[in-house]
Amino acid sequence: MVTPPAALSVVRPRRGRAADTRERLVAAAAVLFNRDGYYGTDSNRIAEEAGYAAGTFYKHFEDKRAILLAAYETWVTAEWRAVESEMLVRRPREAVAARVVALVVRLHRRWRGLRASLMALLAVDPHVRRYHRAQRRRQLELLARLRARLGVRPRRPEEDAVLLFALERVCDAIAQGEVRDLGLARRVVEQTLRELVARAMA
Amino acid sequence: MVTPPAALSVVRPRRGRAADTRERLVAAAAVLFNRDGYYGTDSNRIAEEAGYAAGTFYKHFEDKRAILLAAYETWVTAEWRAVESEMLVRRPREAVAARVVALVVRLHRRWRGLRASLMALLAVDPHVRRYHRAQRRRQLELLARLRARLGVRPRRPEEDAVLLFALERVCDAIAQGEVRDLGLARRVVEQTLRELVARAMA
Amino acid sequence: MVTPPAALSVVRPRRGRAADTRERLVAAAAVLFNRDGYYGTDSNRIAEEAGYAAGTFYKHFEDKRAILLAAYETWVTAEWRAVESEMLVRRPREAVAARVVALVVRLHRRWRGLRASLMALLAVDPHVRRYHRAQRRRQLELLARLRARLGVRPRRPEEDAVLLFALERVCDAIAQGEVRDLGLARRVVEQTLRELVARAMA
Amino acid sequence: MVTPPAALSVVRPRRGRAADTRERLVAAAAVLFNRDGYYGTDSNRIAEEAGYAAGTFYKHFEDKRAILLAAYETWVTAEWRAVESEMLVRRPREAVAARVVALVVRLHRRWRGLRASLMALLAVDPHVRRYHRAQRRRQLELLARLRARLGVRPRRPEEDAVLLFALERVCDAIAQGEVRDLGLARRVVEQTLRELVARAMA
DNA sequence: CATGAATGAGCCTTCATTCAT
DNA sequence: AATGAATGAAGGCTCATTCAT
Repeated sequence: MVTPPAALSVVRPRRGRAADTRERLVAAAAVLFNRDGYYGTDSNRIAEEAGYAAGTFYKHFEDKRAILLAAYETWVTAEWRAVESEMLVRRPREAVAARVVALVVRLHRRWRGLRASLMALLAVDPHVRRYHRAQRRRQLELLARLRARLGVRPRRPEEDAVLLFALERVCDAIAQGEVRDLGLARRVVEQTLRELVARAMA
Repeated sequence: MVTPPAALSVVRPRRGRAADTRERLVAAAAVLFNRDGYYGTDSNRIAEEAGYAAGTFYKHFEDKRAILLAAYETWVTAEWRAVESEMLVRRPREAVAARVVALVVRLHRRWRGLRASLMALLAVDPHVRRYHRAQRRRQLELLARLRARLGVRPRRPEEDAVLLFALERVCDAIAQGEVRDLGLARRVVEQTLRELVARAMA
Repeated sequence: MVTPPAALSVVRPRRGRAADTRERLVAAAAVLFNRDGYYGTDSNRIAEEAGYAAGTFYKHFEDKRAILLAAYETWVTAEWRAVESEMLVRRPREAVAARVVALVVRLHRRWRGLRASLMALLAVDPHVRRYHRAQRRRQLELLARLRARLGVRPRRPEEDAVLLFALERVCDAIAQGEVRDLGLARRVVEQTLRELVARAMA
Repeated sequence: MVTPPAALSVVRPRRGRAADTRERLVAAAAVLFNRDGYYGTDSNRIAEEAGYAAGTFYKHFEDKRAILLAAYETWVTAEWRAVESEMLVRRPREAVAARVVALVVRLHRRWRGLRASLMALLAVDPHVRRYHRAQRRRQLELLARLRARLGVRPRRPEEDAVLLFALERVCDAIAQGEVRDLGLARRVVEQTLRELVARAMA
């Protein structure tokens, strides 16, 4: 709704590079999905928010679902790049675990609505499901690779998966205010998480 | 479109007790939400499936969201009644944990779509959020009560909450086929869960 | 476009019988398709013209195509009922042929746009094609029955079909002004038609 | 979406002669209209299929309708050139009639979708109508000229027109599978046509 | 001559909800 | 208590066309 001052408004070359346009659309979509949810966002609005006309959207994405996946991909990639670099820092296990937990919580808070949008489709759309599985598999592989590089003894992938699920879910609970609404101490919850993560790095 | 022969069709008194009608609507809604998701189900269809006309729906529920909550409430209540009775059985901790995990997995599988429907709204609808928080609080209280009755030393509620979140999330992963799609051994995943639960009962 | 005076306007019971509504929609659709063509008519407009809201349309017809077929069916049925009754009148062959030609020309003129709409879809939509073939088959059967009743010697169906095609096409040419635009004498063209028809009745 | 390897793709000079570009566009349009119909074909697609960018289309044609007319003109011209040369062959009337009918049926089959596209616009677009009338007039003139050259006694133009209409319509019926779908013997239908044509040459 | 990104009006369709009966 | 015809706002998507490069 906030229209930027006309003079400075979305500087968009009438004829830009397709990749830039796509990027702007994805950025706008991420913000809107995050704020209003998948079903609360419409494709015309995304285009408008990015500074384009309705039709432009469909020159760059097959449909609304496709841009959700694109936005989600951007965020997953960013999250795991960040996690990776945190874990490779040379510090005591506990310190690393603490930083990783803090990082993941922060990102889940920032993008809780986007994550929720993805999950709303997940249950209902096979295409989204396939896409999501692929992401998850990559995460598990990354985790295994990280452990190898850190010289930690290998674990069964099932244990890693359970860790990922738990971490993710608890971070969502914090991000969505569930922890707060239940009158729980976020500090304690995060402490529990840190222990889970540290244990996995031993 | 195909109207079944009147004689065999859903037996429904033209004017029944309000409570019965409500119940039939909730049952139909649970099935449809579970199969097609919240946004894939329309209120007219729910009425039809229950054997009523479109208008009847709104005589019994304020809106579509309300019947989702009603359907969800039914399932949560059933699940926790079952969990409670499992946990009160006099058996070794490990056996109880195993049965509880099996039970929860089974119920999550059966109603995965309904759970997913609820979660899709959760992120977007404050009313649903409030409702859901209340359910969760009741669960935590029940857990504390159960532990007291079993003579287990008390824990911090934060730890219980993390347990609940993890249990729930992993059960969803099994229920939605995520575990299978990742090529993980469900048996191992459940084993990990059983250990988590057993530890919480010590 | 012509809005009838509000007081007398489309008398439509807020809650009418479904069949009446359907009929009104079909009537409006026939007029609009006839005037603006299939692709020049939109479903919201049809509903509006019939005195209903946009959504009502889709309670009565699966899609826009369906109402075209319904409108067409109405007209085909009317045309052939009229042809039938003309042909059963006891008169000299030539007189009957003359009246039939006049009748068909008149109806084709009145509904040229509707016919053209149907034909535009015919080439492109297999569903419409199937529907149209069925109509045509019925016409051929009717023709054979009529000839039997009139005591005329039977003909090969191929000859009847060619007659039908020719009759139809020439009537379209008159109806769409092609004959006039080519500077041809409509009277002479119709005379040629009458001879074709009369010959088929001998 | 699949871009063919550059080397094998439509060989097209980045800057060719305008006439060549136009010709390529028309050829592509003819194929697409023929296959998908006028309303099923979009102008961007035509350009793409011809190996050009969307904008190029509008450098060569005022609008979409214009290229339909161009494509149609190409086909009409080809058809009548062929008919003309068939009719000037020195053979018995019956043999000529047979060859002409075979020829016209073949061309109508090949281009049935293009013809149908033209006809879909005919009813709705005055410009197309004017254009089409002009073509038709030329046909009638050609027919009269042919008869003169063959030394056949003149006929009223109305009779020729009726012949043309009938011939055209029956050929369309064969081309569009109507004859087959009605269970009629194409051979018999064509025989009937041949007689019509032969009679006109007497 | 050619490009191709961008436009934007507009269409078909859906669906939660109402209300006269 | 139940009906079911009707509503109407809204949203996903298309496509003929333009124009800066």
